[in-house]
Amino acid sequence: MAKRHLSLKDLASELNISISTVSRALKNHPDISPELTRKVQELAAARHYVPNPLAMGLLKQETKMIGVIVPDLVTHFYSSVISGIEEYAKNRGYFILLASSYESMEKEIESISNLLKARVDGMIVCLSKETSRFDHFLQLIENEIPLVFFDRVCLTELVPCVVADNRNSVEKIVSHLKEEGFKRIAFISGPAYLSISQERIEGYLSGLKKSGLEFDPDLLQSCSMLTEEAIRITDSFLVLPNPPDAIFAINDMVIFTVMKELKRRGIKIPEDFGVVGFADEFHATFSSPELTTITHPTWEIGLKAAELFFKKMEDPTFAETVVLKTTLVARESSKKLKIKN
Amino acid sequence: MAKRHLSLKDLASELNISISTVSRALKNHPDISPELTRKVQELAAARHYVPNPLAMGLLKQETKMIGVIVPDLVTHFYSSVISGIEEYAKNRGYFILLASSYESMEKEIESISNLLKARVDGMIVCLSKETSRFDHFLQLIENEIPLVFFDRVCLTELVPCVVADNRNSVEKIVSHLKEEGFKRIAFISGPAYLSISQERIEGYLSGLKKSGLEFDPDLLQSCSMLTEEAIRITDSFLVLPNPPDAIFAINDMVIFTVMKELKRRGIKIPEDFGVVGFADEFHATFSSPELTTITHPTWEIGLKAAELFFKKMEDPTFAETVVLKTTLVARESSKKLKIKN
DNA sequence: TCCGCGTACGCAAAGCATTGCGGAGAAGAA
DNA sequence: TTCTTCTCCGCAATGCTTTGCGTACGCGGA
Repeated sequence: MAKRHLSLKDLASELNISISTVSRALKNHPDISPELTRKVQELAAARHYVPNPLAMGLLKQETKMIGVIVPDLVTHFYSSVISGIEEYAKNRGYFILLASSYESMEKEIESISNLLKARVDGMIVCLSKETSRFDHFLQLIENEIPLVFFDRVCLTELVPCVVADNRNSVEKIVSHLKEEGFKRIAFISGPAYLSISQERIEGYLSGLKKSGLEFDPDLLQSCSMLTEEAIRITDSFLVLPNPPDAIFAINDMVIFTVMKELKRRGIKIPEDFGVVGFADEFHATFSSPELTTITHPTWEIGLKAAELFFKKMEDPTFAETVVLKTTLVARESSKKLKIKN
Repeated sequence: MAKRHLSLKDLASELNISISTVSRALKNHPDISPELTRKVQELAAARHYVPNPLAMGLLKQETKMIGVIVPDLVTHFYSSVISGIEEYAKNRGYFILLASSYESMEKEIESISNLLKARVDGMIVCLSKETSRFDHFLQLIENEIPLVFFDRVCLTELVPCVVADNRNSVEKIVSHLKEEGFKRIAFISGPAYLSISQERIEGYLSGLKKSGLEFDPDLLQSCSMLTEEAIRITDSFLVLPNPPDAIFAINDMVIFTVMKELKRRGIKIPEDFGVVGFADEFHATFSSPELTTITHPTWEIGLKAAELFFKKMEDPTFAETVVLKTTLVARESSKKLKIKN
């Protein structure tokens, strides 16, 4: 119902000159006399003329829109990354078109199709937890549509990626727990085909080795990231003949569920059990006890992903993977030693 | 760098027919013979032809995009509402263009301008906490650009709005705390010009009256929603000659800050102090003690806002305000009586 | 044989901005 | 006076789709 927007034609007819002259005057083309240029620019400013992006898009074959697909919007990690992407994109005059995969590969494919219909210039994606095949992304690559992955990645030879230093993060967790006096460290990982699961498991194994702890397969479990399964796995750890005395998990949802289950069973954190998560500041500091956690530079992941996106636009062969450092913030949930003192 | 997209022209030349014939065949126009229609549709399907939305937009003067402006993305409440909006919009073939005001009126105005440049068909907005003047929205209304507000609203005579039942919510909180045995109930509200602040203060006053508690101005404070101020106000309550024994606050950020400050000072919740928030499920259940809270139907707010948006598109005079019911979920943080038993 | 009508399709304009090229007009030179 | 040249601006095509209107062809009836 909105009124028709102002166009070059309107300005042209108001000044009794041609559309092309208006267009040129607005970009200070030397062919247009200074006086006329001034007059046109003044009128355009007064009327708040803005070029029609649809027309520009049609002409330039670009929409200045970036499709962003995340597993969900409500998880702090993703919304924070999106904020970062948006910030960078905005400064380059680009907009973000948002789509959720709801952790479903089917919806992920559907989202790609939707974004393609909207003619986005490219996409920035975090894989759904179900995504074990990558045909849909290969198709994008074949069509030379710029693509960037973050966090959960794949096809790293072809696609620029932004990831946290997962391996090192987990090593930090293991060595921290070891130093705090925990000896049997359990890890609840995610689906096996996810890059973050694989890297963190590697870090778990190498971390154990470095810390001189031995690996017990019983203490490493994959989790679909559902609440019920997190509870089930936690319980299964507790009934082990030789149960763990510390635990960390792949995301905040899982680790908070674990904490809740431990508390429900009267197990004291950190006295009886050390707990560490991959979580965001907000959650970690408001939990009780405050959660020791690896913090991702979420905002920076978003900025970097956007930056890589624009690089990829300029250079289709670009496919660098940027690894961002994480920080282990030691809080109460892992402070066994301090408590003992 | 993406390849040129497939157009009607491509299909037409491949079949040696005119563009208009292809266009008509695709929409089963009776002028086109059944065989040709079939041939065209088969080719279009094989080539995955999708009409160019830019061309359509140019023609129809619409972009099928809705601008959404929220104070920030990382707050669960907003991201959840956005999810709801996105869901509804997607099913109607619309996309969402996201913009953050970062709680700043200046950025809010800038976002509106940006979205206008992108030629969104309309906007769904939650006011920034700074927004005390509404000229920028009046301008949208003058230009007949469909607009819907949610949560923090204004100009309700002109604009459809979706809000939670704030007054009733607060009455529920007050009566709940009263029943649990708390007698001096403090409230940390938000900036005075925000609709949610006003309505909740009204609910606070009427709730006190209904519960037979008297109003003490010392126990009602406005807060800019910054951590430092939440701490300052909490402290100021505690040094009152006649301090409160319960508290609730306008959002989860504030209430968790309050809880943390209370705990830091060794005050026991809920034994010494009852605490209630306006917060989301996730945070509330993972805090310790678990937080008694008013839960907003966030997803539904988003769905409803989108629904009203489409109504507003059809009927420019439409300006209904929809009030959604909230629920008080009683958890540990307010269970004084249970503890005593 | 010719008219009329229906069938099945093509032309072109509109929506908007950009840009190569052509052209009108003026001023200077011969 | 006439030709050249430069300045300054307009025409038209391009990108893509929709749709009113025009048209070619075929067939039946007179």
